[in-house]
Amino acid sequence: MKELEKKYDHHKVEDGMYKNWLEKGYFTAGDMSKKPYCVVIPPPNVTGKLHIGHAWDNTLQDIIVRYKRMEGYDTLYLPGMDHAAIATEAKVVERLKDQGINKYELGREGFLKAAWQWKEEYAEHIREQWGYLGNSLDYTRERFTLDEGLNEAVTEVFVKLYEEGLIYRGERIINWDPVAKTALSNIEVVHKDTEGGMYYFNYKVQETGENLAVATTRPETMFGDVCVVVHPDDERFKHLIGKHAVNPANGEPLIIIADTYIDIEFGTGAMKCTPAHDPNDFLIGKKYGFPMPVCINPDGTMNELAGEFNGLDRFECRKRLVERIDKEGGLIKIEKIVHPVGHSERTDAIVEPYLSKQWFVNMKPLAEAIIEEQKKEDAKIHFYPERFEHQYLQWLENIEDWCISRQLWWGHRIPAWYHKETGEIYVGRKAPEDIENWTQDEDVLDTWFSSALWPFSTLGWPHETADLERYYPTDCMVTGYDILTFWVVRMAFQGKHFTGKLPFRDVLIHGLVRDEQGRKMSKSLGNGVDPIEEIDKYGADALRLFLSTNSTPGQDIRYIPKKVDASWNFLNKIWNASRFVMMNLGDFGWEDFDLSHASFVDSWVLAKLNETIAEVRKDMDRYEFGMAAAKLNDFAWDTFCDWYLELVKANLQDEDPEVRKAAKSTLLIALTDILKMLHPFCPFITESIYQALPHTEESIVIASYPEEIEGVDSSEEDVVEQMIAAIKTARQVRLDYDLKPGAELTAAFADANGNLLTPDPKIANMLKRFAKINLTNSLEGETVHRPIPAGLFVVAADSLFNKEEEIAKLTKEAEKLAFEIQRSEKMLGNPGFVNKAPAAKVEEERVKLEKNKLQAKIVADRLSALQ
RNA sequence: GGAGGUUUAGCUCAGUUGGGAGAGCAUCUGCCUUACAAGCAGAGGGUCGGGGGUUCGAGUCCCUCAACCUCCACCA
Repeated sequence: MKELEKKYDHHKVEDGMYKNWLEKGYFTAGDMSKKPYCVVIPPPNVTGKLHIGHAWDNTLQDIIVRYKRMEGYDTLYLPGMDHAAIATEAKVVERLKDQGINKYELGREGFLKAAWQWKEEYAEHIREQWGYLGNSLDYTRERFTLDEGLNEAVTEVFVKLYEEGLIYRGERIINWDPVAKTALSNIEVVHKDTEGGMYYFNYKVQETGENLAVATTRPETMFGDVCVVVHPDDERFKHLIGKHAVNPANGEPLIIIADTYIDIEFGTGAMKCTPAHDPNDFLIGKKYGFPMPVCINPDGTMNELAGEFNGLDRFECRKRLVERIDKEGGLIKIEKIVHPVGHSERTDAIVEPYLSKQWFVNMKPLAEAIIEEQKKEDAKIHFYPERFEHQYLQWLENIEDWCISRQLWWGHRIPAWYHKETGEIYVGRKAPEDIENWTQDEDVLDTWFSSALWPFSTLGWPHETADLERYYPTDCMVTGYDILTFWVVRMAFQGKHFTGKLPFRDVLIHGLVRDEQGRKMSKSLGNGVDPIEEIDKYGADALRLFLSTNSTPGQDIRYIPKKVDASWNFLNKIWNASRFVMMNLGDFGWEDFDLSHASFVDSWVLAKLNETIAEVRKDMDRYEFGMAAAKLNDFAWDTFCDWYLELVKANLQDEDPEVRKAAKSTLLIALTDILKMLHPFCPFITESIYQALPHTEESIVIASYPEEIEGVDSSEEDVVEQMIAAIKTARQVRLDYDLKPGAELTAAFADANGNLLTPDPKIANMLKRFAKINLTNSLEGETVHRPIPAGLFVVAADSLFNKEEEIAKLTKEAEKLAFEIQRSEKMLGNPGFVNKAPAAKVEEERVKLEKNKLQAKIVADRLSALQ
């Protein structure tokens, strides 16, 4: 047996342990004699190092996996990373720029080489961080979204969906990021309230010479206008329909048409229409067969349609165009407005709605299939907390087609080729044979396209591998609410479509880690927290404990260092309790384990332990880790450390070796079970102590989760509660009478009538040794009487006795009891309560009333004796 | 414009099916009691955001108002 260091030092405890676990292969799945349980890690982006949010996410997963492993499952916690197309590409571009290299000059090949190098660097960092956190990952199955197998899966999915008509190429208005020069999906666009202008211009009507006021927020798009639209019922403009208004930007006549899309109340009631730069205008343009001139370049500058502004940035153009029209007398007014403007999630550039040829997934049929699944109790995904199911369904019901092509290089290249002469499209798993006649699509796929396949592509799909057969569908997906739509929804429909099954049974949703003031962590605020720095300060165990216990599913958490301190303190308490246990165990081992002579305090703590085990298991099973840990904390700290470890000291010195043996047995099993229950939360310290204690398994990692201990005698629980009440009373008396905490007292238990009782020898013995109370059945001189649950505790006070003090105390007690009695009587006097409340509740209230009445009588008797 | 969340002790937060308000930290009072002073023993502190309703009974269910937050959404 090893010795524990005098002080809990998280560095010494944690260093090297993870490596040892890996070498032993505890995390490698594949024990076919057990039932499988699988969690796949949400693959972190290789854009950088893990942040505190990952630490939280992973901690929750690891808690689940370690719990299940101890419960006897063949657990697979599958690691992997995501190439994160646009995010990583932006980082690599930035790095190259710092080196004076331009992405386009470097070319595709060279750029990809740089990107892979970036990936290798960060992948190594990330693995290292996983180790620090203690994630029990099976690295033999680690995957990357751009590795060979996953490429195959992506191609397979693309081709199949294309063949099924669920992927198509089309010219539509997409969100264009002029900085990254790529299309974005709707959810990659962040709408921010932005200050802008509503510009009112006069358009001269060619035929009548009158002025028609038109408003816009984006004057630069006027170079792409094709018509002016008014409402057919708008009396103001009826006579203008079919006539022409002159575009003040370029002098072109625009036909005035009527469409009910127009809101008569909004703006001037007349809208300019730019089909190539606005999604609604696009629909109108399409409806009436207008041409769709594009007037902005991919980099956000104006093109030749803008005439004198050709080559100018779109916002500079806006400014100058407005100035020019103003000079020409065409500007009516500029209204300052605050309106939502789309920004690129990654580059923060203002997104330009842009007519462009892109690839799309036809979402409706895919979404409908999983909406149907959600109606089946045995097939549906269970969300924790439940409310996220609504968000999931709501998103699915309002789904729009998904733009999946990106004008980037870092990602899965679209498996589509265009015939150089005929323009024919070929989509296939392999390049066409006469490759010289074809050009492959330059674009790559949205990074979420591959992430959507994660739960099954990582297990070997499209091949029917043993892992896929065994571990799919996975059991629990743990992720933040921020990527519910980005990711969870997409995994669900792809999983259902390609494997026939939803990819996970449960989805556990957590929130965001915020800073101490409740602000979101961000680079610009510089308030991010590096998990590795925190692990250095507090240890991974304390960090994990903090993250898992100070939170509720679905809710955000604030990172408060003081609270991590509190978690550390708890671990330190466990550490010291363990040292105490080990000191007293000596060479006692499991072969000596024997509870047959368990004392009443042994039985009491074991009964409490059993309750804790049952409750903790229940909470673990429904992912209520905060509650589970709170109950563990209560039992370990309050019941076990503060009471049992003190009470057991007497038994550990008992003359009877059987009593000592039972005490040691109790210490050993209670501490071992506490460690086991704590292990999923804080794997390092629990392993460290487990190894130092007598233990049955090679490692706590593979030890079995505690079961309730059989044959525990819980008949004397009341006796212990009575004794504890007496000890607390004695402490109070010492305080009241200004005695030293260790001052000896003589005291007796009494019945409700004040008759002193003959002391139970075992309690007398315990009170003497533990609390310096000499229990007797005859007291002389002045005495202090204090009520305890089943009667009275009488303490000899002699010369110290203070009658006024006692009267004051008892009077206060009497008032309290009177209030309680009144409350109970009122309830029991209410026929509604007695008739309608459950019988057990009524009975409970009656018992309470009787108890309080008895106490009140005791107090009253004593008071009248004193007065 | 839709959808959701939050509001409980000075602070940060728990509170599982409705049945006498909890924890940690902070504050105050005693203790270096031989596992732990990062500890031990005690104490004080809350009209559970406001209002209404259902119920014998509401922090918990329903309605409403307020403040803050998040997600979704094409109003020129």
